[in-house]
Amino acid sequence: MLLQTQKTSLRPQTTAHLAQTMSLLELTSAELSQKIEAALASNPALELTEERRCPYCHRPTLKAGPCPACKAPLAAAADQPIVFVSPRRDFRRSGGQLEEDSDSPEEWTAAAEDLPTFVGRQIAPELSLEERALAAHLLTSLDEDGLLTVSLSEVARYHHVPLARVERVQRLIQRAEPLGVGSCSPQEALLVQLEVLAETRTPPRKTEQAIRLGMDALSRRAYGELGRLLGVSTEKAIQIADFISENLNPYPARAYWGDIHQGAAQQPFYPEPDIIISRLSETDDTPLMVEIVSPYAGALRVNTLFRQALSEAPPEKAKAWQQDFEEAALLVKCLQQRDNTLVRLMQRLATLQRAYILYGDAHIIPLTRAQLAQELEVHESTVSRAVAGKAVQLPNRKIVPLARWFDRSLNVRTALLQIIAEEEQPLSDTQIARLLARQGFDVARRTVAKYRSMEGILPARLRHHPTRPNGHP
DNA sequence: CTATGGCACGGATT
DNA sequence: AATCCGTGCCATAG
Repeated sequence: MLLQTQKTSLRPQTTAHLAQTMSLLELTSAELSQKIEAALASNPALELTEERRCPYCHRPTLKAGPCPACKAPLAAAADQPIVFVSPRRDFRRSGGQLEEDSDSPEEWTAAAEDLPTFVGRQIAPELSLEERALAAHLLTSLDEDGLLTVSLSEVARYHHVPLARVERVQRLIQRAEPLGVGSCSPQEALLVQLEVLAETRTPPRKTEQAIRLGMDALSRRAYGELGRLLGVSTEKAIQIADFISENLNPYPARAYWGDIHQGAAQQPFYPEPDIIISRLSETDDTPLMVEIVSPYAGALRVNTLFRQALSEAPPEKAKAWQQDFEEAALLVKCLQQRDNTLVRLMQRLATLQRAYILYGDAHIIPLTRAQLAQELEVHESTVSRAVAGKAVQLPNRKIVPLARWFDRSLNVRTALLQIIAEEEQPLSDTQIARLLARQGFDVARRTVAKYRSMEGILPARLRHHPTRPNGHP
């Protein structure tokens, strides 16, 4: 029982198998989608089936995901996340030019609709015939962020209608889900969202001005500058910025705006989640549902007719066909294994980081890839590959890199933000370090300084507290 | 003398 | 093997 460790991983028969599984593992669902489509196009041995099956009982089902029969008992075990693979296709739009594809067959799920259709359906009832044309024009001119690529006046001119009519339509679009789509700029999108949000909640004072005047400072996370611009303290500015990044999204079509803190370097956004997590109920003990997006999962298979034809292949083709067949079989098998690995990974991860998933950054558990690899009995490079480049959508609709789940310092940094946000007067790094230690975060003073600058927070001395007296205009 | 930022070392990650 | 990250040490600014 000593050296039995080198066994299971050898299951794959060929090195090709192993290699391909590995390379598939690190692909995001969007990339995978492309790869599969390419394979489908070039390899006649592959085919798609129409039938969908429940990932648990394998009985045919109409929708992606566990069938109702499986879901209920699963949901009973609140401590175990429900993890499954879903073929949900991405939103990827090509250039988004006109011609609404009228040939779109059945959708896999509602989410497989493309953005223009999705929005169009929401607003259609409120549109006159003429307005529909305008709406169609606008909706087909969205970029992948959900922002317009044409100007309103351009559209107005094209259709020979007054600008005001186009504006009316745009307004309808903007107020549809996702809130703010069809805006001309991130700024406008934010304003629309703020407006709608204000109907039910009260945003911090000056939030609107912050968006109107401080977009630049905001995106650079120059909170001091933002504060000056608005005539408020840096803390107040941070508060506003936090509110904005917590609740608004400058790129409506992307579920969320990268990240709250984490210097300006946090440039890339994660438009298409590879993994989608949702909660089954609003209660604290809700089971989590983890959906691993794997394009064509369950639908891709080796064409059975092709297999039969293999034996009757004309001699000159036999070799090529045989090769196609083997390639196809390999691909299908590797995909299965990839999905399987991801399921196991997410199962464990969702359990470990449940608090983080439900309650946010402050509750993340520092976790290393190596640790997880050991628990799952896979090589750590496997975990690394699986995690790299993937995006997860959390129940609150935010999209974060899966790698974030392994951030060793995130919880400390959020605690640090918290402290600074609540400080009565500027605290020095040493003092902050002490406070953190009191909360169980044992970090060096030097490290506090690093985190602070990482979050774009000025040193204590420059962090003026405006001494409240002279309120605000 | 105190608070910070720069540089570099050692361990963890990739 | 190459990189990244938390820290300690030290110089500098106030």
